[in-house]
Amino acid sequence: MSKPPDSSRRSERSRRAILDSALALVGEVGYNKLTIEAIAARAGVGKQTIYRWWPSKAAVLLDASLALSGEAWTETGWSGFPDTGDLAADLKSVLRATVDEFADPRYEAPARALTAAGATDPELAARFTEQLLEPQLALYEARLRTAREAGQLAADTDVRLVTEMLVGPLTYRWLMRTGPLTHAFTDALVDSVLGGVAGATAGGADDVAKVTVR
Amino acid sequence: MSKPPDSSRRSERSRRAILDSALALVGEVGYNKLTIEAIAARAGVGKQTIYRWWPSKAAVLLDASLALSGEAWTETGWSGFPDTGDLAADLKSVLRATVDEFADPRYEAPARALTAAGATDPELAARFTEQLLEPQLALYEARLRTAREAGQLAADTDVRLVTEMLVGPLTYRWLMRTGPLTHAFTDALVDSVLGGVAGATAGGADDVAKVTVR
Amino acid sequence: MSKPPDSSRRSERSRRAILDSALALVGEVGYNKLTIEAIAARAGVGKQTIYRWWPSKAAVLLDASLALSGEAWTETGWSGFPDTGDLAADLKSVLRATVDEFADPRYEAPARALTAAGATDPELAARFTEQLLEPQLALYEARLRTAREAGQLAADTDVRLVTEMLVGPLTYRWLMRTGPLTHAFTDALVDSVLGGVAGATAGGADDVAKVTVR
Amino acid sequence: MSKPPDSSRRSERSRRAILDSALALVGEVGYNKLTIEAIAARAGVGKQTIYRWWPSKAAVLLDASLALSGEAWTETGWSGFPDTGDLAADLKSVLRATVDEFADPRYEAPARALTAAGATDPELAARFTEQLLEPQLALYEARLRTAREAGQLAADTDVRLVTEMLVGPLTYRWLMRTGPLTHAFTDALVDSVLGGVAGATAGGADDVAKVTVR
DNA sequence: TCTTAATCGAGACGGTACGTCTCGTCTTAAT
DNA sequence: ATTAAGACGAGACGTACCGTCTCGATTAAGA
Repeated sequence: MSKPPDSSRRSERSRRAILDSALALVGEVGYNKLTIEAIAARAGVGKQTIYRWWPSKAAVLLDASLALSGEAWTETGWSGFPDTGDLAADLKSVLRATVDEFADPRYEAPARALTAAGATDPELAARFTEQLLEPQLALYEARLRTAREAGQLAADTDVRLVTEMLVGPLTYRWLMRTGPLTHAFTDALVDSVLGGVAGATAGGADDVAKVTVR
Repeated sequence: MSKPPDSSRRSERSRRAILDSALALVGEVGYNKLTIEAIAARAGVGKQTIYRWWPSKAAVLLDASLALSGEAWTETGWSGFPDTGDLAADLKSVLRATVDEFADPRYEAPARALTAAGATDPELAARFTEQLLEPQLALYEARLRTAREAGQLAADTDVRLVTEMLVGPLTYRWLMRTGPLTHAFTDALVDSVLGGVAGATAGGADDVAKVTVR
Repeated sequence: MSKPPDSSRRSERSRRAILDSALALVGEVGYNKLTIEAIAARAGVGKQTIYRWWPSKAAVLLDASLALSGEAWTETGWSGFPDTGDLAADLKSVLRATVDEFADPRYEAPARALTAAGATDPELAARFTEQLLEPQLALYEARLRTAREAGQLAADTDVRLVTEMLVGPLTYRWLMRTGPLTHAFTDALVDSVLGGVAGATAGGADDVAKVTVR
Repeated sequence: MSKPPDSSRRSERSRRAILDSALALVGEVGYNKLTIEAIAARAGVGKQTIYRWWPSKAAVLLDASLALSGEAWTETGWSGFPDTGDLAADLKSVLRATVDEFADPRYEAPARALTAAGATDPELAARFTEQLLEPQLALYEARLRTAREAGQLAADTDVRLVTEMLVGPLTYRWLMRTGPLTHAFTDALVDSVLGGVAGATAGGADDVAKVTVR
């Protein structure tokens, strides 16, 4: 019944002002106290202009985060995942950068907000995952696939699983605050993921053992 | 100024009714639409009785979840983490149970709700972590410590790190819905964590290699 | 600053559609829920086309009523106030017609709307009175003046006062719904106005008495 | 479905503040720009407290007017309609007072507002008529009935009709602004109503004539 | 016949107010 | 003296219209 608005007539100025206000406010008052009224007021925009283009404050924040990560991409001049040939080093470097990002309040507030919103709103979570998360995971997977082809990983390695073994513990500790988020933590994580944690007497994994080779 | 209420006069009947209502409602309408008014109405309780004892709806839900997990504990007759001597098997068994729990809507709704609330409310998160999460992580750590002493893990193994390597990817996939939550997934996870994923030509971890034995 | 629009280029089609829509809508939803947006939508017209030519929805309705009364004029072939020589009969005939008009929902809705709007908007009321009311009152006054010259009214009769003595009670009863609007009511009104209501023993008006003369 | 609120717990303080604010605001900004939000804000009251007890701003204003007229009643120490025995004098005195009241902005604004609202809202109009108008009309009718019994009015006089012949023209001129509202106007009105306007040669009313005595 | 300038339908915009919902506090009755 | 009930001040929700402001697309002169 309700027809979609004509996006060709959309005001770019208002769109930017809304995204900027949302980012600023979520940092200032937190996600729970973030209101659409406040976003509209700060952006100098009518509420309807937000409701016309976004279904919820979480959706606004998602777009704002997308814009933010887009900027970060161009700002840092990042071309993609590093590939120096040294898998461990490359992974550590990326995970260290992620730790730094998590520590940057500019990114942390919206990231926590979106994670929280996504936890109880599957529809939003789908867009969040698809548009923000998956593109990043895909970079990991590509790098891991390269490594697998170079024989640095077992031939039957599930790159998605390994990706989540790297990103999962990091995200978990960030989200649950079960420990300090440091470069040392991610370095150890990379080593443990690649080398495994089983001892010499082994037995853990069915047909696998780990030996020190010098 | 505000005197703490006299907990000795607290109505146990009301307390239970509130927790039960909160659990029922969070499953029915979701966390976002869960309101204290609705909890009070369903529990046949005055709003003030909730405000007197809990600071927020998240706190109510946390207590409700604690009660729920307490019941589960006694219901299933669980005595703790299994220790059959086979570390991999024990971990797989526990993680499979966790997967099943995540799939049970009875647990999932409050779990997602608390995770979401905790993401943006550090105070709540602290209680959540301390009272629900840490006790469980401690069980992992204890089992891993036993394994380390038995030489099944490297002597310098950081059991907290390994715990998060197991729980982190599982939680991540559950929360972000980046893939199906299956027993196969957790089984592969355990194997990869214990054995590592580096290939024969190695190089990933500094001084570690993985060889297939037998 | 704002230049007046060029009325020679005005779309007659749109003008009619707007007036018709306004009349139809005021009958359907009432004056309070009548909106310019709805008028524009039903007329298949842009909002600006209304705002360009009218200052308010009340003004639209006034023009619509003027058009309507213009039509009624030509429809019924009325040439003016009847003058059969019998003043009482003429007045009764006109007031009966007015009663019938008040009962016609086609006229009643806009009439009530304009009266309501005029009650609190003097500017609108001025136009309403000048363009709709006064022309009608002038007809009464003319007829009464004729009667006065014929000696049917006291020589010093204030025709405006008498006009309002006829139209006032009728309008009052219509507006306030203090009683049924019937031909009997207006007939009695005419008789009472002409003859007065004082009894034989008089005393009411200073130097006036009323006597039955057969 | 929605249960009515418990009026025994109603805050008298809030009720008065709301009525006072409504009266003040309708005088300051007019009925059309009178908003419930503004009433609530000025009264230092939540909007819901208004919506809980009144269905519309017009209803608030009606209650405010009732309170106002109640005060006026006790303030002026009025005991009712004057009865000096001289009907014309009594009527003139009351109508002059009404003219003065209509000229008092304190009364005029709400009176116009209620009339306007009642014109298009029959439900409100019913309450308006019943609670404000009829009690006043009843006073006229009582006085006229007394006069009729005293022979000052024709024995078959319809006191309701005569009441409306007095109040109708006055209200009409006030509402439509068709002429100045003066004491001279109402004095002439009373004389004309009592004595009639037909001339000596008569003929207006069927079997009635007016003669000047003394 | 072809500009060309205004009106037109359409609808996005910054706003205001609506009437509803829920918050967290405060008051009341009764148990 | 504590509870269930619920009125209260506060303020955000999402919607409806306001009156203004672009947009092309007619459209009707005058060049």
